[in-house]
Amino acid sequence: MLIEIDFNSEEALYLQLRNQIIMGIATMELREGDSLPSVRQLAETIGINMHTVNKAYTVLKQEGFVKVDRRRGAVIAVNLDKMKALEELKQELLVVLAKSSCKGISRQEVHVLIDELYSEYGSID
Amino acid sequence: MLIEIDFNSEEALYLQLRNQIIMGIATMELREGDSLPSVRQLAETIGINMHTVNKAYTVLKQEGFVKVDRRRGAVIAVNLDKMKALEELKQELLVVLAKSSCKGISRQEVHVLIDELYSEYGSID
DNA sequence: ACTCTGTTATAATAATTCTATAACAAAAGA
DNA sequence: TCTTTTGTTATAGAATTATTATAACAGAGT
Repeated sequence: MLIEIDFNSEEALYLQLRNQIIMGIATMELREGDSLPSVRQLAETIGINMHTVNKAYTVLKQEGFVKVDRRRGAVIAVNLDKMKALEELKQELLVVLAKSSCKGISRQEVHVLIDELYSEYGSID
Repeated sequence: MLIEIDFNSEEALYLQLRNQIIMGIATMELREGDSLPSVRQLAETIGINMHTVNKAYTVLKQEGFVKVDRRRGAVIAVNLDKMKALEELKQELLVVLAKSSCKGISRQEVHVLIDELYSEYGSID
């Protein structure tokens, strides 16, 4: 999987990494059981420090997207805690939607955008 | 408007402040033309530094939610750059929805959540 | 034996966040 | 006119976070 880091971005490197891997899982470019590169290997490929990659992997483990195996490294393994995920989603949308509402974006326009984005992810329904 | 700051939150104080004011505008608790407290006054009320409030106001100005007047202080004045807002919304939803998709939250469930949240905001449609 | 894995420890640097004082000019009110 | 209040700016210190740099360890694969 191709990972691109923007060194001029304000977003922390380990978060850019985390986000791209999550999007990789969502688009099914990464599937359950797939191994991610080792922390050292990926660090060298991207040109960043080992610990920065390790931090991204640790966050992904914490958030239930991978399991880390001593032998196989980080393996995609999504923990489906839907209730928790829904609560988090609600919290994250709270401010984002407040912003869009202020800016005159209608409910329907948000729905269209949701459909557009969700169509690129491997949702079941 | 009541503002509550969580000093144990990981979120920066100035961002908590910014977010609550945006939500105040969305819920129409704050309306076009309303003045916000002066930076010093609000800082004292909340119990934080003047510059932290000033930073929140500066960000809100930058993002087009208030205009800052030398005499009246920060005044609610939403700049309706819808195209820009839509682009930002899309960018913000990209990762948020990837996460929810991974966690097995369906498109419909997101729609329900959107409606639930939007109903609390003063959207026109 | 050798290599590769994640993990841990320590340390230095840089950037961000928050606070603390202080001062300034513009405007409002007495 | 005098005083107060406004946003704004400057400077500086403390605390936290992000990133990098070495180094070492034990477990597993070859």
